[in-house]
Amino acid sequence: MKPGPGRPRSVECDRAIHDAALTEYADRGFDGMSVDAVAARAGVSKATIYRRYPSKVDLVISAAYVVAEELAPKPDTGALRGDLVTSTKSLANLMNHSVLGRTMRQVVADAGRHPDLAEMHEGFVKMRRQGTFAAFDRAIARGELPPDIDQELAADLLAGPLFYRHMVRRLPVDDAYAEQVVDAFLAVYATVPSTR
Amino acid sequence: MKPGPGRPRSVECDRAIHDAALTEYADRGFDGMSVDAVAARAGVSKATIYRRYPSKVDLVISAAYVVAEELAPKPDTGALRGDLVTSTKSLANLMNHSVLGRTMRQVVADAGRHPDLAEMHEGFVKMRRQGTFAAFDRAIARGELPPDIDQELAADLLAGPLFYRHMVRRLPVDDAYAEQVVDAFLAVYATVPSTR
DNA sequence: CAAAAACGGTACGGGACGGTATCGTATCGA
DNA sequence: TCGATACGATACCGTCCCGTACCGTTTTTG
Repeated sequence: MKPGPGRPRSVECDRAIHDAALTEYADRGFDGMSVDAVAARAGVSKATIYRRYPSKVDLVISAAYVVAEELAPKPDTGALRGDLVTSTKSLANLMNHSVLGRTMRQVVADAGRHPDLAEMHEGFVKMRRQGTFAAFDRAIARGELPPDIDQELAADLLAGPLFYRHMVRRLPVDDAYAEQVVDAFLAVYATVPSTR
Repeated sequence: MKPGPGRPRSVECDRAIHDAALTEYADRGFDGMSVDAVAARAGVSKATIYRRYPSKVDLVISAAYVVAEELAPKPDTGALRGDLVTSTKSLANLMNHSVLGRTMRQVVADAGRHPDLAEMHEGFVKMRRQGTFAAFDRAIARGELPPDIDQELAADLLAGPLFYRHMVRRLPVDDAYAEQVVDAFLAVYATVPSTR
């Protein structure tokens, strides 16, 4: 904003630190990662990190919120199946991402120990769910879904199999699998035959 | 088996060590837990632990296989819905168990770092799935399920929402939720209306 | 009673980590 | 040019941990 006197912070360092922190977190988890390793991977001195963030948890949370900006899909294809397929495939892409996919598995464990990480994780999940609920509302308005469905359960039925396959079974989640899950979901709820 | 000369191992210590190891693992994960903390919680000297297990990973795996004996539900109620409801509720009970529920969240992260833990985890999942597949086969023989269903996907649809709710959303999984998931599953696959 | 093994307690070596501090150099605005 | 700040490198402190070793004591078998 207002660069005071003195040498300004290097944006290359900012990005290198964020990337390295996320990679280290994905590899070793919060307690297992080390700030020294982040500094080494980023090609940066440890003092450069602690000049930006007062502690390790602030570093990780800041890095996570940077990637959150790049996410947030808002699909509106005009039909329920299209909306669900695109949003489900985008979730599958996150899981297949080498860093983010492992990060998801780590945060599930770390959230029980670090309230800051738990809060961040809850925010991500809530953001994703609100997109799903919005798609449900549009489908209800179109008559594609009955208006009294349990949207909480419905969202679980959509996302659950993907997370289960990625985190528990540790198998790849491809687009075909995402479509199969969506079609199973539509078999439960859809009031009109979905076009495919 | 054949107690040679000398003082025999204390079975109370065996059990105390297993319980303490599982609790510490559930609290802090494999890399975060410490053998000293296990010894203190078990009221046992650290030498008593290392006399039994050559390393920390052997301790944890041995403790995990002890609880595995107590699991392994084999429901056969004579009807598909009964089988699925009982096995799904038993999974929900595992998640609600204060130690095992947290253990499940930890092992998802630790399996990426420790092949021994990954192998153990995979064995547990496979054991559970085989019970589900057996229930599917019985249902197919009865005509309750079409014989050509994708059993892998079907098992994911059943277990996925429970794991998602427990691990990602961090909400309790009660029996009513388990039944809702089973009924949604039956709405997809069941060839005859399920009795409820 | 004697040998053998387990036990609690303790100490140690070797290493890793978070966070702080310091030093000389580099890069900005005025 | 000068003051102010960032940077890399390094050292440091206090803490923790795995695994081993040793002590004296206790419990079992023969």
